[in-house]
Amino acid sequence: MIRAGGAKGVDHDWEPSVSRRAATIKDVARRAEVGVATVSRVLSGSGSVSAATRERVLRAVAELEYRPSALGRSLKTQRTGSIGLVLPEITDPFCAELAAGVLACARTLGEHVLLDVSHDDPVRETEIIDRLVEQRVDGVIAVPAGEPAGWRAALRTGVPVVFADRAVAGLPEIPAVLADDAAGVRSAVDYLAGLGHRRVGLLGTTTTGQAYRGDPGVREAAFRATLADRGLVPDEDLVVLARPGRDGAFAAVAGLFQSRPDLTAVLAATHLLGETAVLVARELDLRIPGDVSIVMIDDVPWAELCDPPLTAVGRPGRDMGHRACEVLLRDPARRDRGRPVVLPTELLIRGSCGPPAGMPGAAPRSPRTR
Amino acid sequence: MIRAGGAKGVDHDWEPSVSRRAATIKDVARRAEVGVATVSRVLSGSGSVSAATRERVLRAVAELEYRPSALGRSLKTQRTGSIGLVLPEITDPFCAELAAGVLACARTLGEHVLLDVSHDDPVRETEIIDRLVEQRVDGVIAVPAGEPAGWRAALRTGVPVVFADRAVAGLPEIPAVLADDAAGVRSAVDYLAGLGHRRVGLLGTTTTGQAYRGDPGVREAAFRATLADRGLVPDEDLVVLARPGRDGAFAAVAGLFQSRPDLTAVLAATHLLGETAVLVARELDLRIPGDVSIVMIDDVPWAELCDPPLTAVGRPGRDMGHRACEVLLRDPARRDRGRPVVLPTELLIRGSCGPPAGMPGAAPRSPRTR
DNA sequence: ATGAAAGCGCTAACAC
DNA sequence: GTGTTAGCGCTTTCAT
Repeated sequence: MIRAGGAKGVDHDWEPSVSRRAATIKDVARRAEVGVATVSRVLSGSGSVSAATRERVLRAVAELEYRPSALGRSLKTQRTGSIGLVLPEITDPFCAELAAGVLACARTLGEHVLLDVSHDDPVRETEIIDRLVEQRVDGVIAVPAGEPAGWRAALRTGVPVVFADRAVAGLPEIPAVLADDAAGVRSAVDYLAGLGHRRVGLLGTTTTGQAYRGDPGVREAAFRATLADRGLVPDEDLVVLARPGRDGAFAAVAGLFQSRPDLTAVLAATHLLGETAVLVARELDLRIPGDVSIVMIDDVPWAELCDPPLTAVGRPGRDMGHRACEVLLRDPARRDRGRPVVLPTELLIRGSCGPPAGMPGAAPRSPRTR
Repeated sequence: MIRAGGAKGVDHDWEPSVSRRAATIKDVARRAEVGVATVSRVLSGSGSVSAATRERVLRAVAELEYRPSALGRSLKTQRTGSIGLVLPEITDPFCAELAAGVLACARTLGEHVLLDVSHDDPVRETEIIDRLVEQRVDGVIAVPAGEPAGWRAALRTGVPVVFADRAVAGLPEIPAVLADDAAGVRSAVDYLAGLGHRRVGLLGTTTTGQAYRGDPGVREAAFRATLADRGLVPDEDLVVLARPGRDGAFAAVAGLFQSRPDLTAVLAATHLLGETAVLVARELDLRIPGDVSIVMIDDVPWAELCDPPLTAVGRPGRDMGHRACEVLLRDPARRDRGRPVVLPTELLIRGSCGPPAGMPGAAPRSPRTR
C-alpha cells in the first residue's frame, strides 16, 4: 500500500494496522499539509479558514480517524469538561434518580460525570474529594456524608461544590438543592391526624457525625412541631431513631411496634424504614391500614406494588439532581448567595392509611372503610 | 497587581488568598529549593531521595496544599486512570447493582468511573462512545444497546471494551460477562412444570435492533426448549413479546391475561414485566398464586415486599459488574480469547407460585396449600 | 487565511 | 542523589 508522502515527505511504515498509535493533531496537519493551528481552527470552528483548506483538513481527519484528545485540550484550557458526582450509594433508588437528573443536565451542557460512592463514610468521602480534585473536575455535586473538613479543603482548592438532598451544618457557603422535608413531614402528619390518629410514631434515623440541614434533624423537628400545632403532645416514646443499615431499621421498627401496641399510625422517615415497617407489620400480623397506618418519606417504585399500596411523601430526586447541576454549571451567581434551593414534596395518598382502629366509623381489624 | 517575575526565587505576592491559582509542581520545587524531578520522585515514591530532601519537599507540598494534576500526568503517561461505564439506565435496579460492582472493583484498582446512560438508544450510545474515546479512558464497560457499528469504531481506536449482561451479535471479539439466562429460565420453567402447570405463558420483550446474545432471544429459546423437554408443546399464543416501556409491558400483559384465561402460570422475562403482571393480575382480580403463578427474571428489592412475595430468578448484577471490571483491567489475556464469562443464576422461591387451579390438591381460588 | 512557537503540568531519560 | 530537559496533544497569541 503506497501512500503519497507529504511535504516533509518521508513515508511512515504504518504498523500492522491493528494497534498503530492514535493520530494526533500533528498527523492530521502533516497529512492535510497545513499547520496544526489550522487543524485546530477547523475543528473548533473558531477563526477563519478557506473552504478549500477546511475540506482538506476534514478529509485528513476522516482518513486518519482522528479523535482530538481531551487531555491535551484540558491541559491547555484548564477545563476538563467533567464534574464529580458523589453519592452515598448508587443502588439506592432515590440516589439513582438524583444521578439520572445530574446526568441529564450534564449531557445537555456537554459535561462528563465522574461517579463515586461514599457509603456515607466521611473518610471515604474525603478520599473521593481528593481524587476528584486531582482530576481537576470543573465542579462537584454531592449528597454529603456530613463531615465538613473534607469539603472545606475542597473549597480551598477552588472547585465549585453544590450539595444535593442534604447540606452540611457549618458550611452555609456551599449552595444546596434540597427537598422541603419539613413541609413533607407536615403534610404526612396532618393527613394522619386528620384521619383521627392520636398516637402517631416516628421512625427516624440517628444523625451520624455532624448534623445535617435538610435531613434527620428537620424531619424530627417538623414531626414534633406538627403534632404540637394540632394540640397533641408528642409522646417521646413514639419517636425512635434507627441506626444505619437494615439491622438498625429492623431493631427500631420491631422495638416500636412491640413496645407500643397502642400506636395507630407511623411515619417512616426513609424508604428503608418504610420497607422494614411493612415487613415487621406483616410478621406481627398487623394489618395495614386496619391495625396500623403507614406513611413513608420518599416514593419508590415498590410503594405501588405493595399490598396495600403505600402512601408516601414523594421528593423530586431527579429534579434535585438536575437543578444541582444547573446551579453548579450555569448559575455562578446563585452559587455565591448562600440560600439553598428548596423543592416541594408531594403527599401521594394510596392505600396504607385509614382511620385508627378504635375510631368510630372504622371497621375494626379490617381494611379501611372511608 | 504586580508579581515579581523572578527567575529564581523572588517571593511572589500571593493574591488575596481566595482564588489564587493552584500550585504546580514547579511551585513546590521552587519552595523546597529542589528540581521538579525530585518533587516527582518524592510524590511517586520511585527513585531515591535523601530523607532530608524528602522532608523539605513534603513540607512544601503541605504548605502549598499542592495537588498534583492528573491532567499533566495523564498526558505524559498516556493513561487517564479512568474507565467509561455505559448503561441503558441508572435508575434500573439491575443496572444500579451492576454499576455498584464496577465502582467497587474500580476503586480497589484506583480507577475512576465516567458514567453515562444510553436509554438503549444506539445513536446516543455511539455518541457516548465517541466522547469516552475523546477522554482517552483506559477502557469501557458497557451494557450495550445492540448496534455493532459504534463498537467497531471504538475497537479501531484501540480502547479495550468489555460487555456486561448483554453481548452484541456479530462482535464475538469483544469479551462479555453474562448471566446464565438460559439456565435461569430453565430453572423457572422446570419449577413451574413440577408444580403441575401445563399452560405456562412467557412475557418476553421484542428485540430492538440487533439481536443480543444473552438477552431476549435466549430467554425465549430456553423457554421453548425446556417446555419441549418436558413433553409440553409450547403453545405459541402463550408467548407474547412486549414492546419497550411501561405501555408496551401493560399491553402485552393485559392482552395475554385476557385472551388466555386458561393460563395458570407465567414467566416474566424482566422485572418491568413482572411488576406489570402483578399490577394487571390485581386489576383483573386474579389471585396470586391461586389463579395464576408468577415467576420473574431478575430479583429486585420489591419482590419480597409484594404480597405474596414474588418468586424470582436472581441474577448476580453486582458480581457481573465487578467481574467485567476485572476482565477489563487486569485480565488482558482473557480479553483476547473470546469466550464470555457466564455467571450462575439462582431461583429464589417465595410465595407467588403454587399448583394450578384445577390441580388435585390445589385449593381452588385460594392461596396455595402445599 | 495561515504557520510558528510558547506553554498547560507532569514524568522520564539523561547528565552530573 | 539530584537537576535539566524534552516532550505528551492541544489552544492561542503573534507574526506574516
